[in-house]
Amino acid sequence: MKTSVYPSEYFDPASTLGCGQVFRFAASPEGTLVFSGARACLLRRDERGTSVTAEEGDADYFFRYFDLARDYGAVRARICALGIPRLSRAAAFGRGIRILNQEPFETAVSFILSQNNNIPRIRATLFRLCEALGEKRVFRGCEYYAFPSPQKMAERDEAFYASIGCGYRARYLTAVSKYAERGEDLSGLATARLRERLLSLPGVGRKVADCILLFAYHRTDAFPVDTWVEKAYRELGGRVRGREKIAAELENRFQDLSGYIQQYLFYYEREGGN
DNA sequence: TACCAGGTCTGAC
DNA sequence: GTCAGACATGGT
Repeated sequence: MKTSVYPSEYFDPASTLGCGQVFRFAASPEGTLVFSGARACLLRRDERGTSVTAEEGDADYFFRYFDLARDYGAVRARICALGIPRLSRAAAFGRGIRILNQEPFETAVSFILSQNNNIPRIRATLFRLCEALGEKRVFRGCEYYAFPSPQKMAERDEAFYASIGCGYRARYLTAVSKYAERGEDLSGLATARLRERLLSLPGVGRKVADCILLFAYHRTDAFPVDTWVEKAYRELGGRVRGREKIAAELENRFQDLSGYIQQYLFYYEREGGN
């Protein structure tokens, strides 16, 4: 087991996990357990800073997962330099957020389930999915279930996914699992090309594609537009109609800061910071 | 009872 | 190309 400690100012467990980019985590007596694929780690904040504890062999994985090589102070400084008060406030409020590098398949399944759904129910459904199809594991005395492989998921039919509460999204999951089973590596594609590929999957529209781009492939030039972002956009005086066009406008304006701004804004809007 | 939740798809105009 | 409805489900 290995523990690494980082300054908490730009790495806060509550905001990083609470900003809606990830669904599989759970409180434990020691802190918060975070699950990714088949792995688990313990996240904890105290007077020394924020610590990540993982199996020796998973330390590098979680270093990348939490994007710990990046200077988020510099990201925040660039956003504040734009001189837009609401964005500066949002970036200050959510300064402890880090954009995660999650597994693409798990991220795709999670955000396909997210459509027209609420976060508590998305989480509950994902936990049921893992419990039904994932391998049982133990981390620091706690049992958990790995996220199932595409192969494992492709074995099941729509009726199964409906039975665990996926609703009408069941048919999307069977199709996406079969696609992912091929194991194609898309990480080398440019953002626009990669988005095209994601959009070709059933149940993946612009918003879900952009979430996968941002949270799995770290494409911070993507700006997912949902109900909250659209609301903030209007309040900031935006006039364009239609989420896809709003996304295009915001991405054009904020370039590689898009994804960071989106997360700060989303968290700020939802947590009632304004 | 309605309406909403990190939307997407389909079928009119 | 644009737009309204439908879509499963659980919470308020």
